[in-house]
Amino acid sequence: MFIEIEPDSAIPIYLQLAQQIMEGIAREELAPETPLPSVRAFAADLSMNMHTVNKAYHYLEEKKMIEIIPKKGVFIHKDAVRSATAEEKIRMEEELRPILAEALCLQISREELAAMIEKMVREIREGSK
Amino acid sequence: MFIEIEPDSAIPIYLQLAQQIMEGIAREELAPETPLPSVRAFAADLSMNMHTVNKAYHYLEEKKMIEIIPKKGVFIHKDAVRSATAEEKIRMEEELRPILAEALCLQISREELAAMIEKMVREIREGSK
DNA sequence: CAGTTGTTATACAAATAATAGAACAGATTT
DNA sequence: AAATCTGTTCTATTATTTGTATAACAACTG
Repeated sequence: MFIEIEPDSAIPIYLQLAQQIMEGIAREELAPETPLPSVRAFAADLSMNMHTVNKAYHYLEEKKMIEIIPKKGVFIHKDAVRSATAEEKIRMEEELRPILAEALCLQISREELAAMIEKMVREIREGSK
Repeated sequence: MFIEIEPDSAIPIYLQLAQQIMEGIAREELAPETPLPSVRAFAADLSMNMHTVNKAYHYLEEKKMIEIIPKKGVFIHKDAVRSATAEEKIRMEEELRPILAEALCLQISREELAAMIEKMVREIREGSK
């Protein structure tokens, strides 16, 4: 799994890490039950602090995307790929909202928006940047 | 224009304000050239600090959604409703990316995603929460 | 002239982000 | 059994972001 962190991004590095792991799950490169590196090993590999990796892990655990088993290790959640709950859909809608408001101002048509989404889904699936 | 700020939200209040103004533009309640309240008046109205409103204004100015004319006032940008540039589309795609990764994990179908988008667009257009 | 405008400067408090080192207790490996 | 590895917890420090607070400036408006 290739992780690429941009230190100067406006997005905190713990979030970048969490998002890229989630992309790995989405593209099924990281299947359920797959073990993730230990916080120390991952931190060393990515040249960051153990606590930063730990924060990314707990962010993903909160989203039920990974399972943290103390003293054992961290694994992709058994139900990482699942049907969204009503609550999860509402949260997603709220995240979409400001982006859609901007899209309306910028006169992005439904067709073009659909095309942008297809493009990004393809990139996630391919693991390309 | 009704603005509702949630002080305990994870989203900074200056961003909440900026996003709700952008929604007002998207729903054409705030037409180009329309004046916005002064930083002081708006801050008093929303019970927040002048600098916080100022920060929201500059965020929107950066996005070319409003025009700040020193010593005169703040107005909805003449071209607030316009065709997106290539750069603007790329930024929007990058914002969509982590949401789509989660949507893939949560097995949101293209049809359901389209329905969610239609729902949020409708809510923005209606100005409902 | 008085009031309003966005701007700038300084200051402060709180929260967040990131790093650092150490220790703990349970699991695994040798 | 000993050594190693695991996530956890604790304390600490630094830097940045967020939000509030005052004050003053210069230009525009009534």
